[in-house]
Amino acid sequence: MELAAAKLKFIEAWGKLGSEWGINRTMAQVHALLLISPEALTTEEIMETLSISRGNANMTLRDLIGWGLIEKQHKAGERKEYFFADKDVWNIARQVAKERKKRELEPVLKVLNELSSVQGDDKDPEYKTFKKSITDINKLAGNVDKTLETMLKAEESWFWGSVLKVFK
Amino acid sequence: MELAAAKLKFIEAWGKLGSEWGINRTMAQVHALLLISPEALTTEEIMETLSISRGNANMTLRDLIGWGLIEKQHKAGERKEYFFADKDVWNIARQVAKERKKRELEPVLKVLNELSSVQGDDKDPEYKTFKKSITDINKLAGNVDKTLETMLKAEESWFWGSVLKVFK
DNA sequence: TTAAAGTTTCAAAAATTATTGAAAGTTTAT
DNA sequence: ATAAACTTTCAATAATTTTTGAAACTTTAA
Repeated sequence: MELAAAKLKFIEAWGKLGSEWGINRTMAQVHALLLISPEALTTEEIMETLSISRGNANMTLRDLIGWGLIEKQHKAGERKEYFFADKDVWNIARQVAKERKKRELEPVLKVLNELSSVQGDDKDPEYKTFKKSITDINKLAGNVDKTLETMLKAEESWFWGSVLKVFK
Repeated sequence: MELAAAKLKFIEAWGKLGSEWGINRTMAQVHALLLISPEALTTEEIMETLSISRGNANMTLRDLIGWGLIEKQHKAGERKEYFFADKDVWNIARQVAKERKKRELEPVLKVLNELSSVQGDDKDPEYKTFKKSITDINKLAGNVDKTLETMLKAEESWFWGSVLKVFK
């Protein structure tokens, strides 16, 4: 396969994966494009390569900055803004984990904790079933949360070394 | 908080979490409803409780069965079908991990492997950057895959015991 | 067989989400 | 102060996803 074709295929695959995981396709594609670009790119270049509008490009780039996945760069003597992606895949994974934990996991944990304190009659099957499911989900979510917390602080080699060693 | 209100809140929260993670809101809500129901429910009861149409309920229930999260039950002497959710949260997590691994992770791993074999000139920064990103993502995805694989086979207590022990 | 009870299907409609593009805004240089 | 270069905003539109509901289908019992 040609490099040019391979790049397109990667952008497409990354976009598809993103859209399956609640990240808008265009955002994932822009990220993919920047991930495989040795140089920072301008909005124009991104619009052109992915055939998207200026407005879309601008919003998407802003979101990616918000996720901590790319940064603006300026070149001496130029007005244009350039965008450059962090290429460290472990940083990317941590960044995504951090944001999704904050935006999605934590709000749910908060609700689950509230629901955990609902009182009722242990003889009532409705209450018993509710209570047990909430408690179990809460425990699992707590473990996920702790593991992500560790991941956020860890070096990649240490993290996978530790996790995979256990599973031999 | 009243049990009835708490149930609604749980259904809503579970639906929101689902929709943020690429699972249709109604499907997550039906799952939530069955998770906190001690008894199996009929299509009618589900339609009624969640205010959804028969067609939607039917399709959603079929999908949930496809995900291995609920099962049909029949009561002696009745024509109606009842639906019952597996209440074991670790089973649920494994089942979801299994399906998403198969449907989403594996196809991407396949593409990444193809892309890994693209040849090029190591002096070409375009090629070098592409190669490095693909290789790194491939390694990370491989580790995730291995960990999920272990999770699928493991008992909950063993799995979290092992993972969390490392992180003390 | 027939009809009642129940389930499934799927084209059309509704709801949601993403994208466009042009106008408004900003910054810089002269 | 003006204009050129560039960025941001957002109402309107397009695309996608979800839901509806009625017709078709299936199963069971009389």
